[in-house]
Amino acid sequence: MPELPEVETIVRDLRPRLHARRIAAVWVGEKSLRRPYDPQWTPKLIGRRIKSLSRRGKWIVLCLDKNVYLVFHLGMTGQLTVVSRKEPVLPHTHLILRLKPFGRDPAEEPSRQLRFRDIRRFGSITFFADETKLMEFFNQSHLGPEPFGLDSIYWQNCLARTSRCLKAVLLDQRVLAGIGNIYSDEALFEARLHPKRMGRNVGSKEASRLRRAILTVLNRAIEKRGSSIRDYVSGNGNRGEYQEEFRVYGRFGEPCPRCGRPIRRIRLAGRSTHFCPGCQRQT
DNA sequence: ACAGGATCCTGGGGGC
DNA sequence: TGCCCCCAGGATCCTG
Repeated sequence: MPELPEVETIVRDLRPRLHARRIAAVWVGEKSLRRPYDPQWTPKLIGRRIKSLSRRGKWIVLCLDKNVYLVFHLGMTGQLTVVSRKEPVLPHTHLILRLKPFGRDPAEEPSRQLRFRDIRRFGSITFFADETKLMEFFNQSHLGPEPFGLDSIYWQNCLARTSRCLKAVLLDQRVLAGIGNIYSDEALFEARLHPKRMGRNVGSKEASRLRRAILTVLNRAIEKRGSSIRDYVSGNGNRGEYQEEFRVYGRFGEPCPRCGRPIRRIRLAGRSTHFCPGCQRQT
């Protein structure tokens, strides 16, 4: 489900709601996620103060005091929200952290909870006992660089040395972290490149066009608070709006907004792939 | 090295 | 109403 813009939106929404909070209690659901929750994590979480919330690719990193971390991946249907404890707990909720204010003004506001919900359970929650372990985790999964600030030489080399098609390269988190099926299609359309084009056949001008297209699409999607097709909600529990701006994704058969030819859908890199046969030539 | 398929899950939609 | 099939924003493992 959520790709970089959705995860970024969630993190931005949740930050102020997690500010000056401490974890007072932990509730864990019965069903296991992609990685099972180890009950030994619970005592290490209780009492911890929330220091920061950040994003790395599609991963959400909750940094706590005593240098411990809780890392979330939302898979396809994951939702991470902070709500009043009075909100009904929806089905498929797998983790609830009860949060307590600390410092002066322990105001009267109802106590909040950080909730992780995931219908399909492709998501995960992982605890790290220190920063080194967290770094090891990202290194072992060979998580690539962030798209923002992507080095153009690195990007050119990634394309130049692969025979894979552009669609597969964009989806590969080891090359670039954060892009998924929606934004790969939208970026390729923006760059006017056919998803089947082989990396090494892409010239340096085209490579830099694609790099800029990725940034354009991601920035615009973040401005629109992500795309909600079905399950995605932001940290406020609200839907995004970028789905209104898709130019190819999910629009097969509809006229291309640039040239009017019908958008096509094919299967590529195991995923449904949308493109305009007029604007994105294979050559 | 890479493509393609299957797998982990639940739920929605379409066809009959 | 029910059943069956296909589809879905991700990641990972296996085969050829």
